[in-house]
Amino acid sequence: MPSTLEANPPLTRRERERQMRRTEILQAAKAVFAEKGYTHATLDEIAQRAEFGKGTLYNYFEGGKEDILFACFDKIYDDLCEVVESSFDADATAGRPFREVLYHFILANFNFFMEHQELFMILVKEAYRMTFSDDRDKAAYFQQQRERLVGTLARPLEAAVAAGEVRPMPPHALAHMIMGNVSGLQMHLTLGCADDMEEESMLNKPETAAQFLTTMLFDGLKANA
Amino acid sequence: MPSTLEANPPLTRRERERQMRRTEILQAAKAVFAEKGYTHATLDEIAQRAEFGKGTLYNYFEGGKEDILFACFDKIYDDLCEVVESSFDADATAGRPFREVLYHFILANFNFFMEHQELFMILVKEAYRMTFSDDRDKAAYFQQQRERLVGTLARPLEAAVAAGEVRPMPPHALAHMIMGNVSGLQMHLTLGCADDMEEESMLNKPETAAQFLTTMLFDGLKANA
DNA sequence: AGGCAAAGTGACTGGTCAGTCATGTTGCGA
DNA sequence: TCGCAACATGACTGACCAGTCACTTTGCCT
Repeated sequence: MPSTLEANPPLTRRERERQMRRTEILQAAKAVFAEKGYTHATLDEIAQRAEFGKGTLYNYFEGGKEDILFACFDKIYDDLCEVVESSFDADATAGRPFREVLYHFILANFNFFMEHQELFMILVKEAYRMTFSDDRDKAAYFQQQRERLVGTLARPLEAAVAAGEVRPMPPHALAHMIMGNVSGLQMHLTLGCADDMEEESMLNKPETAAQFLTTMLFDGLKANA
Repeated sequence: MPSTLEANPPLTRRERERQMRRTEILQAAKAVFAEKGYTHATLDEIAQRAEFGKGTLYNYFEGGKEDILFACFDKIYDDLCEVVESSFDADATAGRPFREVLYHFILANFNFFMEHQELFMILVKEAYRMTFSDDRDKAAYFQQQRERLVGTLARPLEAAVAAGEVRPMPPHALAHMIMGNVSGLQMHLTLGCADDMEEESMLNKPETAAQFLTTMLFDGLKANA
């Protein structure tokens, strides 16, 4: 048996198999979107990789190419929210200093993205562009998803502010800043940092990168007194 | 007479007019790329806005659509480097505390982007995607341009570290982080923050946003002792 | 005037792909 | 065994658009 939360409601075999096939198409699509970007990805290639005919994609995603892309995004944001939630899980973090919790959160993000670089690629290649799309619906979708993610992080931050562990600032703003910094550094990790010449950069490995970011976020630029 | 640095080398009227027309095409292109994004921008629309026939674009940009896009990027990165350089100009910053210089630098960036939102849009919509393009040349171009920008900021940071005003860290890493935070917050400013519900967010105006970012970058998350 | 080079033009071409649909194929229940 | 509904398929169509080129216009020099 696979493991966690599967088939909790009574699903017929037909329905289960249908789910499986849908997931397979999504897997293929994620890979192609990550490699080529939305525009240069073709349904023919997605279908080929998923080992289906192109027409079949339309049995699973009525809205066609765009529908498939958004299904990918739904999954990505769900996964990201889960990373946030599990990092700030009340039991695991009770009593530990905020700095340490923050470090583990940052590291969890890096590890997640390193294991799913294709997800990170899709976000970088498409989400920013879409957020500023002149199509209102798409822009709204991304603002909502981002809001959900940031909101998930803002809650524990608010608690930390209340506990006097974090500078009193609007938690949403803090959450945005932190997530932005995580993405920024992840970019380095993903690029492999071909541009860090002189030093064996500390930013090449998730652990040291997380250490750097924790220090900068928590302690700031200013030299210690 | 217009004003600064024009026509310093002996240019014939023909050559000057040619430059002018090239610039006009570029202006139109920037607007269209910013609105539609590279993929959905059409040469027909660029030509129309520039009030030229489509064929004429090829007299000025042999490489066609892509050539025009990259000419836009050249200009954008030049302008950005200039913002950095003028903010850390030795004369203007001599003797002032680093925190204050940083604030003015951040504010200068925000003001620049607010006045040229179309440039910011192009960067957000295309540069990230291109940086991870599977076309090596394009990816390399963006890494170089970014390196140039970050390098320009890294120099004064290095000096600040040497002067004991900034935590000893690799200046390149610091520069990346700072530029990343500036972009991140600029995104809010550009979006108009439709999502900041409760509060009359401090992140809606360049000055207060710059204040927030300066505090967070310089002093960090940790609550004051 | 008139001749010519430089610049401008937009209808046309060729390639690309998302989406469709008429035609198979499969497997289940009667 | 048959019949039907669900599902799979990929050749085809229509829209789109970058890039071309044969022709026109402009303006400069003699």
